[in-house]
Amino acid sequence: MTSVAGILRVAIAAPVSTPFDYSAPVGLDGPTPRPGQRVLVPFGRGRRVGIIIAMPTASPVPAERLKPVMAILDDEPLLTENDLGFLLWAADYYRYPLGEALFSALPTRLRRAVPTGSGGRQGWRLTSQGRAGCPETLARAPKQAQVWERLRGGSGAVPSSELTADLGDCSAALRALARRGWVEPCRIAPCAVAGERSLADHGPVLNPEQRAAVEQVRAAFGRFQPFLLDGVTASGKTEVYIRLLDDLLAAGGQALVLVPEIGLTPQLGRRLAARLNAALVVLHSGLPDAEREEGWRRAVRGEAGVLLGTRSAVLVPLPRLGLVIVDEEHDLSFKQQEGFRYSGRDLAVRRAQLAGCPIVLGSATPSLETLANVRSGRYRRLPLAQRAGGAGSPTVGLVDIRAQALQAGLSPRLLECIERELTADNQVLLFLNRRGFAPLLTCHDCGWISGCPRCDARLTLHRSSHQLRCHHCGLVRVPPVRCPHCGGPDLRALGQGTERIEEMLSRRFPGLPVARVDRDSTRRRGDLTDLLNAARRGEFRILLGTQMLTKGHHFPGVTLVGVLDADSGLFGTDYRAPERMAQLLIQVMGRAGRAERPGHVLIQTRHPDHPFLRVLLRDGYPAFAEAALAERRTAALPPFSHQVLIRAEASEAALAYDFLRAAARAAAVPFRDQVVLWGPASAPMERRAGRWRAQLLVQSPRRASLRGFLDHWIPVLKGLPTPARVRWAIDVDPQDMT
DNA sequence: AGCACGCCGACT
DNA sequence: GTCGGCGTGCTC
Repeated sequence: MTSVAGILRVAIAAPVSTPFDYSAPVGLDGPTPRPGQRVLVPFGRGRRVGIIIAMPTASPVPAERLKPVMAILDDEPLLTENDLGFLLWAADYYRYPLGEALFSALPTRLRRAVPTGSGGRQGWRLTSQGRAGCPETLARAPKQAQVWERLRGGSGAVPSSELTADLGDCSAALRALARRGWVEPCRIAPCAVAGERSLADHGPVLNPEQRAAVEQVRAAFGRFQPFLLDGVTASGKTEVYIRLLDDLLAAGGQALVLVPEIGLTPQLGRRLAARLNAALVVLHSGLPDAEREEGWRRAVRGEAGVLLGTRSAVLVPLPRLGLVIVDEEHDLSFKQQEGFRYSGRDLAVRRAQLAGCPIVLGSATPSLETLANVRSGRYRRLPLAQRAGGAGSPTVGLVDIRAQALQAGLSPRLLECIERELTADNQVLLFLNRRGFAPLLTCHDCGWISGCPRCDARLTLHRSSHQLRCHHCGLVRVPPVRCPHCGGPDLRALGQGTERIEEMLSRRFPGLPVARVDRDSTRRRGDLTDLLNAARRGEFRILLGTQMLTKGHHFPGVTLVGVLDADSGLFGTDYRAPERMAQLLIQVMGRAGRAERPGHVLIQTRHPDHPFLRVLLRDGYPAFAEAALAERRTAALPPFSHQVLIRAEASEAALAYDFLRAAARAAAVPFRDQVVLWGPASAPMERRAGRWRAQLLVQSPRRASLRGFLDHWIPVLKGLPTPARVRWAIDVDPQDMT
């Protein structure tokens, strides 16, 4: 241990799990170093951006080996001590490199060594030399001339984002003009953003359950308390959120609202903006970088009253956080599936705890984890059992499609019902969780199947784009005209995808407007919103789509919901498959009969007697969940135990296995009675994108035991002689075993 | 992650 | 005899 004045402990943007110590620059003028500021530091023979996480008085590294930081990049800390505490906790919990976890909370530009001033937006203005400059000298530099004109036309400084929006990328031109001394970068002070409450819109009158829910959460303002807003579809959860947000904003707090998918932000955003007297900021990965950065700044400076976003928004610093809302909390999209594998929902709970504020988890189909927390008394349940607006629950029928003459997967009974609803001028929603035309192509002569050469999967036929595509590795091929194996001419597309259903419907009901909603039909930004709006206006008679269509969208004119294939979820390898299937079915069923017209749901299955389906449809989701929880308890599965998955992949299967076997052997004896190791076993999809994948599951009834074990085990794993080309990663609380 | 250092095959 | 393959280890 050495003692030196001015040690900076820095988390570096590199895949290392420990911070590095540097000495503070002495005699260098500039901002005083403080935790939360970014620094530029020498690292190896290069340089790195890092974030000061602490200023210790002593370092384990000898003073003479401490290098001085090269620059302090921010005048003011970007992250407060609280933000740092939260993010460092998250990095530790999910065993992810410190610096990378911290930088994932910052806009991408700030991951590079660009300095920032103390606030405001980055902009450019003319120097006195530039104002006096004559355009003739720019005759041969049209882009520079454009930029110069734009800056001269504006009053004072122009934000970079505006320049880019008007003129495209002008960074090169700006650099050239700066060299001439005509322009200089500057900061532009933010202008206050006013609330946009449309009228004196106070919304509908709350029913007693909604009022009770609002009251309970409001009573918890200012302290940590998780709530489960357990509301059947159409029970008015959003209205409860709005009242709570309104109250919190009136008290001067900031709120964080998380939704599982980008597609849900426009709709909820519009509703919140219309009703709340505060600036709303929307953040998700679908926005351009500049826009994200601007939103991030408004959130961090406290200008945003409400931050609405997808899981990554949980990492954004909010100085006056007073309420967290996680809508559709059961949704698996909250778990990041690569890199920093955090759960947005679980981190939201931790954040609320650190901020000392209530958190509301909303769902019609709560996750078993959350239900277990309700039972243990950690979370408080706020039931909303009544459908708002007096809509009745839909009637549900199972259609046994064994030995039925199907038309593109639709049974006669379903077709009949569709026809009846169409005649009555109603809308129909059909759900099939498979995009493309057909999930495989096969040769009728020799039995060849369109397998992916890089994955254990079939190539899906996309007929409109004339492609065979692998949905797992992205491989694209032109469909063969003759069998690649035997040369036979009789290639057949087997099975149903949304494209094929669409084609069948257009043949069966010529001229009928059908909206297909899947990842292929909503490629571009705004496509989904446009389609959904048109659907809501009644421009389509049939809505056909994948999961996309089921998540939180309202279609008041839909009176019939058809589930084309309920069986795919019944026999999954994952123990969570039934839970997911149940949530999906309940969610899709909730799309029917939301307005004054009663709804019907028809579910096609080849297993009408399957116990899961029967319990779910006869007794409802709560009964299903209770049975599922009982089974989990018996089997000692989550939420009654805790898991960590080590995933390994390599160009050869044996390499991944060897690594995991060595990893299992390296688990020290003292932990053997606290944790159980399962495997190594091959991943459910063993080959993916040309790599062989295996995994090792670690399980313990006690979270603390598991953490203690990992503290010991992970350093050992890192020291293991890793066979060539083996990539491995740790997944804490894995949600998906694929 | 970079980028070194460090031991085994085809070339002036 | 060297140039260079990428395997292993370090960076305050």
